[in-house]
Amino acid sequence: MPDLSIDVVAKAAGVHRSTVSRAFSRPEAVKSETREHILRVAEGLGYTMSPLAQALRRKTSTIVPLIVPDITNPFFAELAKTMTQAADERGYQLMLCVTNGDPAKSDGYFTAMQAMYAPFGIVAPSTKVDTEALKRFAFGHKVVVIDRVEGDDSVPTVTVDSRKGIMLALDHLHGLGHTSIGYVSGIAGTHTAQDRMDAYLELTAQSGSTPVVLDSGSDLDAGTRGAEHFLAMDNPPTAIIAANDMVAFAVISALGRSGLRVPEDVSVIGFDGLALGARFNPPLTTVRQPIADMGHIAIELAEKQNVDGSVDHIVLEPELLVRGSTSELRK
Amino acid sequence: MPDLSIDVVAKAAGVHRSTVSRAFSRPEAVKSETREHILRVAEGLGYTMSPLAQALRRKTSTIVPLIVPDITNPFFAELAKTMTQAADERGYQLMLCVTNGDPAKSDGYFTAMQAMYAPFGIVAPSTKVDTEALKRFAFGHKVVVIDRVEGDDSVPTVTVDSRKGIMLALDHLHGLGHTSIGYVSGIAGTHTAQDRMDAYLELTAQSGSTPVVLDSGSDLDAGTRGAEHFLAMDNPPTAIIAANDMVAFAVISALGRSGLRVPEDVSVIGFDGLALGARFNPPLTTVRQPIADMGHIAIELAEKQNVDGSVDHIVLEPELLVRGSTSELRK
DNA sequence: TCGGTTGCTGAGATCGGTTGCAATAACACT
DNA sequence: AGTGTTATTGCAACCGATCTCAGCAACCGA
Repeated sequence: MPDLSIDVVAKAAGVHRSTVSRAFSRPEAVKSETREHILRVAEGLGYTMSPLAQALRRKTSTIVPLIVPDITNPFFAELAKTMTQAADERGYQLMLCVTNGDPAKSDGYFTAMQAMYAPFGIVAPSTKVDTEALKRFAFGHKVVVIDRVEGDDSVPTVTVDSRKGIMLALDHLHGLGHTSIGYVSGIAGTHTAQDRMDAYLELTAQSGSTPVVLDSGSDLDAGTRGAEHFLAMDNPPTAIIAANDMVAFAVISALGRSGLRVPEDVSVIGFDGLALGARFNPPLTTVRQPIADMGHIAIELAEKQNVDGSVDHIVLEPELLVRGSTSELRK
Repeated sequence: MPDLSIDVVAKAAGVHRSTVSRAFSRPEAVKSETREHILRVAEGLGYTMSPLAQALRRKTSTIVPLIVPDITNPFFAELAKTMTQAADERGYQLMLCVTNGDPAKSDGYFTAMQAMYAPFGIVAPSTKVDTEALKRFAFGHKVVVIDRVEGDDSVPTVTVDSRKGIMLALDHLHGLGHTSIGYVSGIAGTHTAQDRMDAYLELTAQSGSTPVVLDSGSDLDAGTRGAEHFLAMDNPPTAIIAANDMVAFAVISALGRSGLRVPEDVSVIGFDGLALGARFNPPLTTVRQPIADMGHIAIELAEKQNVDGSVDHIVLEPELLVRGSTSELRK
């Protein structure tokens, strides 16, 4: 394969390199006959432009990093899936970066991406993001965060309304006759996680019941510990809200190992709306986040910021997804 | 941030650009004092080399595509996780490419990666890979496949011993007293999927029982259909082998919805060893694939092929992981 | 017919490195 | 001292595009 560069196409088409360049990158600047001729020749040669060379010269590439703590967590996997697609549709290539919760890695990715002239990046954090730290990196000025951030409006964000989501869960459970409802926090140490918990605390108090936080940890074992706590109680709640689906899975699994059945003995509701939940045993009732929308919106916000400089904060609406892990209270 | 190029470092260090280049890329070619001086100056300026410019000139980059059909499938997610790490350790950056099972997309990724001068790529296919098609792309000569390939030894592969895995599952179930054991195929249309099924058929016949294939589909609903088939049988098997963990989840979920309990009423064993399985209800007994090893080995094979031209076919050993979804047969 | 646009295309510098080759210095040996 | 290495470093072309500037032709109105 004789290396195909812009010059060989130019020669083959009998024009100058710069004309070929324009034919591809700025079509309106070339007489249409010329352009079509060039494109035809290029096509015939099987030529495509080198994204590397373009990026080097233009100082901006089409590769967009998505930084997630753990791709093994289905929430991030679903996010990654929709984002690859959203990116693709707009001509970007998504580069998946997995930090395993290590902020140092995340910094490393930032500088690497900056060196690659990434036009912007998306971060799905596992901790409350420090916008100051973010902005110490030049690249930090061009990221959108999939979480709420505190005190600083200069970073675009996408989130779903945590309070609304918890309210949905609570209302659903109340409707089924449950009045004593426990809560298990979980996994991420994000603002979103905090918000969900706060909403639970506040809304429960408002309805006159006393909140029962079964576990407030933020690691993978929160579900298991929450279940243990539940089992050790004299007067346990009749329903449990899990901060996210993964935790709900763990709770149900741990409960099951101790002989308790869901939803017969306890109702459990999750938060996320993972596709996986539909194949759980029992299928998980949950509050759905519009993950696909989040992905698309994240990219839009990033692009918008890049052109306008505008910084938006989008809050999406969650939605109740009733499946099989909750049922009417029975005495 | 005044653009940091090799020239500003050179000026600051009082040497020529090429010396700076060597100090970084070919340390032994520079007097050690000079090198240390340059490195110190660079460090002080916060300079790092542009991977883009390097790739352009060297005609080889450090970005490695991992092509998977669906990142939402935890098997591929775990693979992606270990591979990002394995890649990282060797100085590559993994670029995740999701095809959604569309071979055309996969072709597109190939040419894109070739344009990016990727040194090689890893493919985890969702269908039997056609090595001929693979090699129509120049890039096809530099890919390692995470599946068996047929009739063509020119492509490095990593797989686990399917027959051994099925044997492990069968032996485990036999040991628990089960003699009538069904099988649900699932999801991927790969050689591996085929091999597992063939092994089941063959080994079952060998042990004198008659195979019961509950579903042989290769889509996400195989588990559900398999369970339906099971429920409709007059004399259903007492245990089920699922071709992979995701299918096992679906089977158990569907069985559960019909009031059947696992493992009390039916034993179910999966194949994959996903971390998720430990948090299923019940925790899933399964045949573990050494996914982490697969990731590392895939990268090693690719590198090896790149230098030697050598093509290896590595077959890894599976391992039985007994958790809670199988139990002694009771009448 | 002539100056002024306007539309296209070519020249050539540039992006940030790499690398073969030449030049110089330093050292060894006869 | 003369000559043949060998170790370092500088020079300049090159990778594959982009983009500013300039040149040229066609077209416009007076």
